[in-house]
Amino acid sequence: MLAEKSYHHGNLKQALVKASLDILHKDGLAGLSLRKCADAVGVSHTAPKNHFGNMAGLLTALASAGYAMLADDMRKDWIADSPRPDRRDLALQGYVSFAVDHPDLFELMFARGRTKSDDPELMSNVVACFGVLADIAQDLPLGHPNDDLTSTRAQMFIWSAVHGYAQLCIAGRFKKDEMKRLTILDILPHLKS
Amino acid sequence: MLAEKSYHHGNLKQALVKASLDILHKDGLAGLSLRKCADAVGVSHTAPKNHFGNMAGLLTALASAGYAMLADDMRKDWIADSPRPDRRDLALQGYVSFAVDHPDLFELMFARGRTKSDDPELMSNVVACFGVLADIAQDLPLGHPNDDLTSTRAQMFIWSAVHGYAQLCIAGRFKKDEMKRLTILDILPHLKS
DNA sequence: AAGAAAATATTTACACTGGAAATATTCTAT
DNA sequence: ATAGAATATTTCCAGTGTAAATATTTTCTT
Repeated sequence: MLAEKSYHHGNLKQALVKASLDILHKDGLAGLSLRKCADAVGVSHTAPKNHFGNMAGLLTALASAGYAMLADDMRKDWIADSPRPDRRDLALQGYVSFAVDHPDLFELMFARGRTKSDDPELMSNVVACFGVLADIAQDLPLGHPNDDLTSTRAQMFIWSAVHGYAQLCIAGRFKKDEMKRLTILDILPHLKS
Repeated sequence: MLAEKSYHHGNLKQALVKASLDILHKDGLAGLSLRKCADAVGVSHTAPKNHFGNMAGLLTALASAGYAMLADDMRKDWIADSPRPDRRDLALQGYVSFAVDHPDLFELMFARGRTKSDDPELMSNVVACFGVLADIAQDLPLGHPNDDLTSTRAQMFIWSAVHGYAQLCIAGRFKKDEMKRLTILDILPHLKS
């Protein structure tokens, strides 16, 4: 048997992550506790310590999984060799859809002080997620000076715009009817290449 | 004496808000508790209940104060009759500065499920804050179709961009050197009117 | 195969938290 | 002055994260 799959419970770590994501989805971050999570899986309330160390460790694993899901959602409807403008639109819509579908997880992923920001797996997933955005930020005609910061500038712009839009949506800061009428694609400046 | 200013403690409500903001600044949202807050002011741990009802009530008051501070920070360096482009730059920088200076408060202001989103005072301050952004969003040449949603579109765009930039900054998602080199003004598409 | 060592899980205990309920104190109004 | 409202305290409870000691199972070494 593989080391990770056959101890007392049998892959408790993965089961705890799954249960936590469910609780997070149902009851929000305030409703998530190590004890509820352990209960849901059927182990003692200190069992998670072996796999995550503490609460921050569990939340780090959740955030890490979230970034992987977000990256997937952005590429969800991509088809092979689709032109970059199409990929860009799909990725932006995927980013917003993820936030709307998993608002509490999304909030956790960008929260301060709740996760271990130096966790290698988390950092790796963050970088991979940003890679998708860096890709779709290429060739944006933003009217910037053409210097060695051009690509960085485009990446920061596109991430800022879509992230702000998503967060303001789920925070309830936009009116509902305006949110429906004006998607992320509608509010971005129309970019003609 | 005014009803609000002379009971047992003497304006306990305001003192609790002030103490809470201090704790929030020092120890973050996780470090803030009703009991610590009450301790700091020198009252019993259930005294805050009379003024805020519960924890959500206190956090609502903090968020409300935060929006007022944010609106002030955006207009901080405005001078009378300064042209709109100048006001726009100052307001955007003020928005980001507020987030950087009060990251935990900023996070609370846009958090889900922590505040009472139907609180009249909070809503009022949110609307007032958004009013500043609506002002600076006027006359932005974004290349959008000129329809009856033009101004709404510009407002949503400018708020999304600056909010996303601010949040990604304090969440540590931008590299530090790039953050210094490329401010919110640098990453926005260059808008020539 | 046998024992040592490591990994995993439980039990117990503790300090801290938000909140409910009953009580006490102070202010306000009549 | 006294009634009633507002404010504050005391006491209590369920729930939380986490540390420490212990128990169980798996894996490694020989």
